[in-house]
Amino acid sequence: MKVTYQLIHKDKKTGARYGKVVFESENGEKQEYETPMFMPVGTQATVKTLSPEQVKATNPGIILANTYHLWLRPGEKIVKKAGGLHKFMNWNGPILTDSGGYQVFSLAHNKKKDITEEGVHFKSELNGEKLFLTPEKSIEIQNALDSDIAMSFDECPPATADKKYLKNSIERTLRWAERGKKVHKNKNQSLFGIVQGGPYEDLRKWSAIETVKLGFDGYAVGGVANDDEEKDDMYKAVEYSTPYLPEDKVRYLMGVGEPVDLVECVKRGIDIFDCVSPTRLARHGNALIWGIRSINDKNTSISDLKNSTDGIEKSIDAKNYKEKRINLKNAQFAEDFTPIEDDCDCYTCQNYTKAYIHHLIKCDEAFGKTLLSIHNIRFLIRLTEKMREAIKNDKFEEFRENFLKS
RNA sequence: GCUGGAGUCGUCUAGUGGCAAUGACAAGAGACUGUAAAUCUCUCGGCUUCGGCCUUCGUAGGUUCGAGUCCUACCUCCAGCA
Repeated sequence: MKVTYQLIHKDKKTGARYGKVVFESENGEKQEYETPMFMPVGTQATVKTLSPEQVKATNPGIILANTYHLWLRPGEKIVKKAGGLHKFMNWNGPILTDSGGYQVFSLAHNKKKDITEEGVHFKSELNGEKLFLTPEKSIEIQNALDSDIAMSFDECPPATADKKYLKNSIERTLRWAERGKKVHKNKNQSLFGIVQGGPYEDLRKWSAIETVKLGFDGYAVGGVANDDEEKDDMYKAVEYSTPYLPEDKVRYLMGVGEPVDLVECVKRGIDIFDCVSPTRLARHGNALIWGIRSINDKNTSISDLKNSTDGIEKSIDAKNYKEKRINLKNAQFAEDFTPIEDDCDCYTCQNYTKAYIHHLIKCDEAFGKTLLSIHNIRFLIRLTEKMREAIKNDKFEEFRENFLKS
């Protein structure tokens, strides 16, 4: 389905956006979803440990799948034979496919990739096979997968990349975007461009303007939250990109993130997020809970640290703050017969106690991971729902400050 | 009763004269941001001013500079024979 974006309301004080993404198929079928939105990640055509019904119950909009992984297994031809990704994985909501661009970054370790102008040479982690992914190939695969939104094949450079490297990388990513656009043939699929440029204002601006010139159905901000990038740099990357993106197109911040990042980046004009963290944390026994904490202290919120800086703005831009969470593996929950969060409306919190989940996680039972994944995904989606309400009422800044103090 | 074998960290286990002692599991904790991630890291006898100190391999003696390792006795368990 093709996507368009409707900006419905901008928060008066911050400029945070409330809007809608509208998906329309060739035969006129329509689906609408509100933004800000969080997309659960289903890399291998499944949100790990969840059935489509369970994902649906968290009230998501779009979900994400990955070109690189599906190319390797089972192969786009099989997905096409199955009738496309929606049918294959039994998901009738919209799907966005990442291009494999992130794997250009994540498989960099152990020298399993080599970037050239033509494309990227990978060494398959599955069997050592030599692979070559190009912008054209990525788009062709995504066309065959028949996702609703395809992403341009970009290079996601490491946080350590210097300006000179980034400049070359951006230029190449622009050429790749253009090449991908040329071969994009699926009329029932939208194509998004990706802005790069690290934390540098001039590079982000340049990348954004040039990407917009090429003309896409939506725009993503990429190359963020890699390695140990400081939050400050992430927020800068967003701040320096969004002013140059068209108001009537949706903006997607790739790979983010933590609750605090969602709030900070909605403030800076982002509409859509995705992140593996809620499901990965869940599989490792962690549940998200409301608020943020100091990186050094699980239970200290920013309001407890007034002496460290002169204002909230400075504090949360520091790298020292993270999402608040509890680790259900911890022995302290063995006899805790209360839900993860009293006021959470998710299936897990409505029906199960911390003691039970603790038990399941200790026994390495799959259902424990499922219950925590449901809670964590619903947690982030609930956060976006609250942000929508706040924006509609022009109270986003108030909402944000309350969140940071919690 | 006789003969043989065995007793080491919560459990199983390595160890044949230099050892606070191997590995696995269990346990305790931490990391995770477009998923090579149901993975990875750390701790796991006690104390510590982090340099060490103390106490440990069934029990009690002995040999030795030095013993979980060798010797003696005892205790417990297992197997075979009575």
